[in-house]
Amino acid sequence: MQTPTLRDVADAAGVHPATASRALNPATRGLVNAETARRVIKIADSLGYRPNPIARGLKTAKSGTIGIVIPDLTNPLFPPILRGLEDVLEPAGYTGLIVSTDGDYDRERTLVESLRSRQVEGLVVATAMLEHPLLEQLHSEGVRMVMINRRPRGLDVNSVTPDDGVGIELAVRHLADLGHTRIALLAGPQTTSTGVARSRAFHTSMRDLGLPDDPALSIECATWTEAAGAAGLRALRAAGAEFTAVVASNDLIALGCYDVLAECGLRCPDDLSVVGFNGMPFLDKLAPPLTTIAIPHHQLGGEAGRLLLEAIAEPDRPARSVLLPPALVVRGSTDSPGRSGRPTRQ
Amino acid sequence: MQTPTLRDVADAAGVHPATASRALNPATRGLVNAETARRVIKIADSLGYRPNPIARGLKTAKSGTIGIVIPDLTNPLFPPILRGLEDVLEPAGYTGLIVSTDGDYDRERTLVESLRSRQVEGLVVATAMLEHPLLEQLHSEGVRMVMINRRPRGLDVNSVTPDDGVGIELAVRHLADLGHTRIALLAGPQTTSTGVARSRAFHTSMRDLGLPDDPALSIECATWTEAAGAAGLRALRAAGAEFTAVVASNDLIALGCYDVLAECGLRCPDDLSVVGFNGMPFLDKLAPPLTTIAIPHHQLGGEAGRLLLEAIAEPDRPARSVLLPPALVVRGSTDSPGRSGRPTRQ
DNA sequence: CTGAAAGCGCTAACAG
DNA sequence: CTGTTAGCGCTTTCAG
Repeated sequence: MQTPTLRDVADAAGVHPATASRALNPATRGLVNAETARRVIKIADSLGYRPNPIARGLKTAKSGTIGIVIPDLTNPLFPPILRGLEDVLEPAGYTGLIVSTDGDYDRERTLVESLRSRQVEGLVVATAMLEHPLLEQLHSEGVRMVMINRRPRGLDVNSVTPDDGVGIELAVRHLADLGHTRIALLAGPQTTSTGVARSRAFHTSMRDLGLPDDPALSIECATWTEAAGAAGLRALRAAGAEFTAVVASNDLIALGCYDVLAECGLRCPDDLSVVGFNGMPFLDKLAPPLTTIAIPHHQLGGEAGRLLLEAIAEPDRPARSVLLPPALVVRGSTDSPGRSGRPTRQ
Repeated sequence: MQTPTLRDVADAAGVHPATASRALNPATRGLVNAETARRVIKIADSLGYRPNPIARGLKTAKSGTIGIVIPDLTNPLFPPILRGLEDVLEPAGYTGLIVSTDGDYDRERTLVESLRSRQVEGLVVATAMLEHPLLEQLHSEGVRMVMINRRPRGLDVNSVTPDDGVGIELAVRHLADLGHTRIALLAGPQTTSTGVARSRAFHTSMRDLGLPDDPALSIECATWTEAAGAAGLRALRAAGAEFTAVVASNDLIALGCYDVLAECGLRCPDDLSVVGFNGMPFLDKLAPPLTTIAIPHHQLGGEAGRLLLEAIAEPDRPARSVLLPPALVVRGSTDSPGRSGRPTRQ
């Protein structure tokens, strides 16, 4: 016999399927004679009955699934977030459908369509794109969602993001405390909300601390990658900028700096201090271990999950933005400037 | 109006839902007047109709989903495998449901149950456990599946695994070529099939190359983690073993060695050469960059996907095992022995 | 408290 | 070629 159905249980218990259904569902169990309920339940699990959520979903219009849209699963940023999400979704009886968009807008459209056709009850979206017609459309169509890593401007949408402002300030202040004054910024792409937020925070922090906020000391990296980080630092140096420390908008960009330093025969932190952002795994194994601003990824995923579940349960609840506090993790890539005598100079 | 149903399309086109269904499904489109079909299709997408795979699944007993069971998503080994899988599943119209078991057997049972109740059509399983009643049970119940990273002994089950034998031999030969003769093994847990296979391959390779296969030169790590790797190397040193190189059964265990070396004031590769296994990301950024045996993760996922799709399409096809060729990636953690004069010694 | 009946959206015989 | 009928497994009125 194949996996038993509700009918089989009902037959075996000598009751109507409807009664069996009520007995088996904790929420409706009260509607049924305690004795009958007990019997049905016993029979159900002696038969190894497992309810079929698909059939249930067809009736109730609840699939028990939520769509998770991320740029790329192999970006080490995401797995811990996904675990955090999973840890709240699973106990609530939800399963996540994860898709990787590779940052491709059309692919994202297609994948979101496919998720919606699979009747997901909500979406967790991790695009950083500033401009995003798709999101606005989804929002206007009443799709429940929460954004992570991006706070949508104008849009009344749930979000959970690291507090970029305090994160960057932590980084800048740390460098200032070490005695750095000429601090450069390798900004992330300004087409992304995090890129913009971190850049803005950098300039604000510099001014707040009375440090020179020289435009020549910051440059935009085209992508959030090592290659772009390397290119950025090279360009800064080629332009003749002088600085003893650099704040990278994320860890991968910081790693790109390591490549450039190696290729120029410079040393970190002696010749240049570097601070990353995110707190990826294995940063402590690098040479030198990277000082970074750590984000509570797992918690971020968890908050996103909770927000989404609430949005599903209470559709009228207004959207909320939760900001997670980042932490400065000091490691070997930052030190007082000029330890080996001379500042970085072209 | 909510998302339109097949009925809406049929009504708008003035045909019966069944006809609309046939027209919309490429496989049955031939059964319908080309003209009618065209009209239905046009109406369908003018209405923005998207078929509901859940309803379809209920009827056809095909959910279009695959369960993917891994120990831990945050293990950097898995994301590329999952991408490889996704890249073959998605075009085939399948979606993966990913669960992390944390290596916990009970949790695994529960999660697999939950996947099965969600009517997955097949399972991709990445447990390395040697003993695994659950797998045998699933197999005997006729669940379509493919194992990754583990070749089940006895069980007639599809699998795709790296060729541990040639991988380890590559590692040992590389060290031998550099002039090492006393090579230690930090074995993985012998409760896992990969742990056993790699250990066996190590001993065989040593003997084949005429090197001393001294039992004192190998030790089993309790888990595949940095901590266990560190503990293993410490134990080996504490026991007074002499060796100039170590083969770690995976990259994390190798990273554990770095910690011990740092804590003892020893240097890699000068005092000890280290080679890892897997080819995790960011290994090239470590200090020193880790020499490792790289596995084609993405391809591994892809093969697993293909095998599973075939197993679903042709249930009677006999199971197959595909072995993927690993590659030696030489980096800074290996060099000739005794570069700085003295071998590692307690 | 329990049974009967209907239907979620779709597809698969079976007629016509 | 197309319409009718029935039903996937479950829940939910509505009666009783």
